[in-house]
Amino acid sequence: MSISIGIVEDHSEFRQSLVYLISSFSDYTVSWAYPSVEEALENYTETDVILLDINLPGLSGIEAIPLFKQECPDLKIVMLTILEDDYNILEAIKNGADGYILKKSTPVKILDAIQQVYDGGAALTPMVARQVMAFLKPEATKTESQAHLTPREKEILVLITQGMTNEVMAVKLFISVQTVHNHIKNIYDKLQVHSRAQVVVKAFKEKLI
Amino acid sequence: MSISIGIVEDHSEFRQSLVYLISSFSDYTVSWAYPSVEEALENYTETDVILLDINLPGLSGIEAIPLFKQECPDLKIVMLTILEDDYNILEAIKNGADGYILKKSTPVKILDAIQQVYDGGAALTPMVARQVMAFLKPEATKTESQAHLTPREKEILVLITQGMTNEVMAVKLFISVQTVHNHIKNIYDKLQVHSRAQVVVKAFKEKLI
DNA sequence: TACGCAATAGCCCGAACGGGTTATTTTAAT
DNA sequence: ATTAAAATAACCCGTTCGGGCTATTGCGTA
Repeated sequence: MSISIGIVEDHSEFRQSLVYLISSFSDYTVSWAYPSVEEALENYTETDVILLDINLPGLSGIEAIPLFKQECPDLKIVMLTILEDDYNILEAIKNGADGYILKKSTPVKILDAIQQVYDGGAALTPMVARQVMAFLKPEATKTESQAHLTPREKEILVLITQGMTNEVMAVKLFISVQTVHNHIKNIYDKLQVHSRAQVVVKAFKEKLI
Repeated sequence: MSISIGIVEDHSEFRQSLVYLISSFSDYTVSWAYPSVEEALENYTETDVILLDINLPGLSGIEAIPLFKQECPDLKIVMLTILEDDYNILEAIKNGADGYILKKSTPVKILDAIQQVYDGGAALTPMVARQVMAFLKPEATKTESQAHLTPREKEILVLITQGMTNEVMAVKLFISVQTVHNHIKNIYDKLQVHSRAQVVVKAFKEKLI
């Protein structure tokens, strides 16, 4: 089944281009395309992804993000913009946008962005990514809890919290399953737990993660 | 003039692959490649970009970031990792990394990343970008898709996060293990996970707990 | 140099888990 | 009154996990 897409973009020429571009690939289907948030919400039908212009008459794209998300929380939203300006980037992210790309992006990049957010990732242009990272730098450090875990054990602990099986970890770390098994047993000993579920709980509670 | 690149990666096979890959393009030149931060710093010569493994014997890649940056502030650093784990991402960014990509990335993506940081942008995989964005997002707006779990399912979810086995739960809830089994399977379906460890992670991240 | 620790690897075994399927009863909503 | 959803229960089957072992290699450091 193809990925369904909604579009909100007031510039009719660009809107049509998007529809045309996206429709030309069988993996993607444009379910609807409107020039305003108001019209989109009125005639709303569920889609996998929405391409949302930031500068819109009436409700802005940024204001619209939570409105669409409350219709369907799993919906992914990619913002379209002309400028990579700090303020809008931050606001869009705070409101729950999943991607932030430039209108002048190549068709390939736009389709990539759709695919990336659909796959659960985020889609940012390199410059936007840099600015997003810049916001994070002045953050305070968090409490490095004791945890007598060795580096390797910490590594494996992380993998456990990502739901991996011992075998997958073994492949990923270029070691045998038995070794993974051993590390896990050592982790259990140190944290005094007896199952993965428990170790994950502990990891979160003790902020090892 | 081509972009000069330094590499720090302890896994010799992968290091050689990188050298080979990058050298095969005239736009990029590998100036040096070492298996450890210590050796790299000892024989350091200026480059435009450094590819830096996170998990290294001795000084870790993350600890090395500021050391390289103080040699040359304009230097761009791309972290190489097998994991997209929150902690390392945040630490790397705070220490001044310009990119964060997976070792399993395709050659094209790796070269893209180099080009992007060289051009002044940041290079993040979609999943890393998502996590970086998540750090910026206030908890309040994290309206995570509070799954449609039934009361009984929520109850069992809690018990799972307390590390109980199905049998213990069954006794506690006065139902059979098979029923517990069923509820858990339904929970897995709804949360789209496949193990207790994953369900615990999800429960914490989405504040179902 | 000897000791400890981390990381690696293997073996065995039983218990627990995850996935698929079907079915009955109760409760809630329409 | 009919339907839908939730809770209950069972069966089968293969896989993974957890625990208890031993053992080798390499790296620091006392």
